[in-house]
Amino acid sequence: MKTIELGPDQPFDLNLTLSCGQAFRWEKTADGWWQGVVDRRAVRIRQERDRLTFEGANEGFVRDYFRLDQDLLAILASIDRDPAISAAISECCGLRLVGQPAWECLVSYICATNTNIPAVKRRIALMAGRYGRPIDGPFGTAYTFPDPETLAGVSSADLRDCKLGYRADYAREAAVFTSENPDWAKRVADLPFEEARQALMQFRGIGPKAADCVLLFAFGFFEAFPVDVWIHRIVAETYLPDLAGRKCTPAEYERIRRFSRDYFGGYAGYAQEYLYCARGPASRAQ
DNA sequence: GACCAGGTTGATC
DNA sequence: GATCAACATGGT
Repeated sequence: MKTIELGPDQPFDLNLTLSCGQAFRWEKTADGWWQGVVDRRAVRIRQERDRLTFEGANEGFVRDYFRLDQDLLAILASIDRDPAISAAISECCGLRLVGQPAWECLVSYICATNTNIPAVKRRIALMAGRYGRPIDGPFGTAYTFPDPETLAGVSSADLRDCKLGYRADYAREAAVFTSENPDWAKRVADLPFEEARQALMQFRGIGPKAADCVLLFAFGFFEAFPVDVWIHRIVAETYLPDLAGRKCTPAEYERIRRFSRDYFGGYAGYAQEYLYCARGPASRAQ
């Protein structure tokens, strides 16, 4: 069991960070521990005030994954432009964007279109349980997210059986491509933002919204501003009232993300996640 | 049983 | 380039 003491200038809220819907493989147990699988690690972690206690990973991993060395106060100050975002910041202060493994994040957001978060978590868990590698960890046997080579060998029918529905072929195609191009993530990471975005949208099943999620949650492009139905609602009502009540067409998506990038700045993605997280406690997954 | 959910695709005008 | 139905699934 290891610990990290958070400094007073280092706000972090583990519960908000893991329950806000950015990552799909964490579960909170009844006794207050979060357990999840990241790459080949089965991690168990909890927070009591300024102390993080964890096992299954070293301190370096925990710092990197939760981006504990990122100056969150400075980031929040940079996006704090008006009372609406200010309220979201007050409500969700300590939420951090984690650094997810690219391949798992890509498939996760292929699985996350036109559906809800509990269903996405079920799909990921089913794929891991059936096609991932078993690893011994602090909470018994856990399963890694299946690597591209493995998933490329799974039939569409078997993926549908993991409740992917019509997304099964998209996931399979992504697995085939990434197993044949193992350097794809590094190539995307080295591109400028808009080009990286276009590169991700070459995957079938990855449109503008899913691409922005992967850019933000896996590649650390913090200017990415994913616009889902909730964010569309919030931004339209708060900042672009002429869009309120309308469906999010591609042109409107483009307008919202450009506005938000200009308005909130280079960490617009944090603004997006704080607005999303503060959308209402009733809809927050635990 | 309709409607919604961290949308995207392919066809059509 | 804009619009539209179809898409599998599970929750309310």
